[in-house]
Amino acid sequence: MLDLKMIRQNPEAVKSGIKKKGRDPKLIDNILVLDKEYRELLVNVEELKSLKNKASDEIAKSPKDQRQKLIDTMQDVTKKEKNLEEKMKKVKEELDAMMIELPNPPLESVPEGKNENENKVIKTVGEKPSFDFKPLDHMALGERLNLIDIENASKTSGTRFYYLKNEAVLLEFALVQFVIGKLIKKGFSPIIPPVLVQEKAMFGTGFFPADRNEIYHVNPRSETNPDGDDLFLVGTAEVPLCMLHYDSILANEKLPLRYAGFSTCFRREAGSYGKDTKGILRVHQFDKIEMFSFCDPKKSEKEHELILSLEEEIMKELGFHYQVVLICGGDLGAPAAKKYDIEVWLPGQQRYRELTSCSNCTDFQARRSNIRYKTAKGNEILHTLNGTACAIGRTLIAILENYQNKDGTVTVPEVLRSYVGKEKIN
RNA sequence: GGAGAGGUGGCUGAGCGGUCGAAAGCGGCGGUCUUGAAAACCGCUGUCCCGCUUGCGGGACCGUGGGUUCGAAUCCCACCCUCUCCGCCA
Repeated sequence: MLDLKMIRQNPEAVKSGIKKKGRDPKLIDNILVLDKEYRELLVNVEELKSLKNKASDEIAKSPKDQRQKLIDTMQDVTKKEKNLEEKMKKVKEELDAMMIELPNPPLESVPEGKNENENKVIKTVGEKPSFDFKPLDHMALGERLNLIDIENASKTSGTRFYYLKNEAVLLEFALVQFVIGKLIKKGFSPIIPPVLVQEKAMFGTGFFPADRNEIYHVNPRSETNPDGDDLFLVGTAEVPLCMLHYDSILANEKLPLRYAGFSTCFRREAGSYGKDTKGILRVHQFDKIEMFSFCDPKKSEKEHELILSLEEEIMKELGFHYQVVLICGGDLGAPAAKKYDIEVWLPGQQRYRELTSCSNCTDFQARRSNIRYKTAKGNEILHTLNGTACAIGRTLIAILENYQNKDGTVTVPEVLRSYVGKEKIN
């Protein structure tokens, strides 16, 4: 959500911002018209309310036998006020609906561009590993080493599910230990959040209304099911981590507050029929460790670089060759003002694939979720940032494909060996 | 799943149709006292919105949304949440 006052004061800047995201700048004009209408109605309604408040006082103070006359005249005023108020409410609803659809304008440093093809590679680290044999993809390796079972998962749950087995499970636990341990050392508090959330959590983080299609709705309430739970499965721990400070005011000295949340993530992948159908790259359920930071608005750009650097550190320690991609305006989601992806080279597929992603959401989520911090001037909306510390499924893919040997075995990355308890998977 | 209790300011908690933005206590800020600190005493101390604008005026907020009423923290309805007991289960 954007600040309406800011839109009033600086409509042109907001227009060019949402244009960069590929949205129609006329939206802003429409909003300003409604806003003006709303405020005019508000003044009228409040005048009538003021009148009512005064009259109520008088009625209370006047002797009983004189009350009825005053009450009669006030009945009319109340009727009038209710009518006006209803009109005002409708305008406000329309205005709110438009406001909640507005995306966060990108920062200056975000490149123009319509879609992912115009994202900018800003950094490449390491080199493509060379093999003296034809490297297999992760599915071939996973089946051969009895680590991934998609066939039985499809019997159980349908497409885009998988069983993780044997050393794949050990690798997952190793990654969790390794990454969480590292983040704790960097000052992050480890969290295991709830993954079923209420609708307001989805709105507060900006996933609704934009990405409603992507989210599983659990036991929806309806006429035929009035006792439904009406909960939603999170697609990322970002949602419940943000909710940790929903509707609250944080002490300035406590910022930045940094959390590392481990959770299972659920995604419908509704818009991606036929895309990445092989293997476990794009699945309905996976585990992920997510970083989340609540910070001072003046420091959020620096915080963003810090989160990116932590992601890079993990990539480097795992020995991956990767590139850092700066996402262009048209490819940014609604909440993000700026986003970096890290894409790791997958030898089995002969291409780079996204393993992590970190976003600066500036005040967008914080305003929707009403998260503020104390300043000398009063309470102000703070900034929120999030970043993938480790998407475990995709990291498994990268490990299998990059650490494979000619004989079909996979070497365990050095930093994980003490957790896995072996050097090689065979 | 069954039976209850309850959600009030940063916190504890009173109020249960008008004089209530709301007692009291704690905490916080400022002052007096003190060499300094503590104690004691005195004063101040919520958020949001709108209008004219150094200031002032108005409105809203007692879990959320409706309703009754001239008037609702207080009465009615729905929803959300918390707690206790019993049952069931990891």
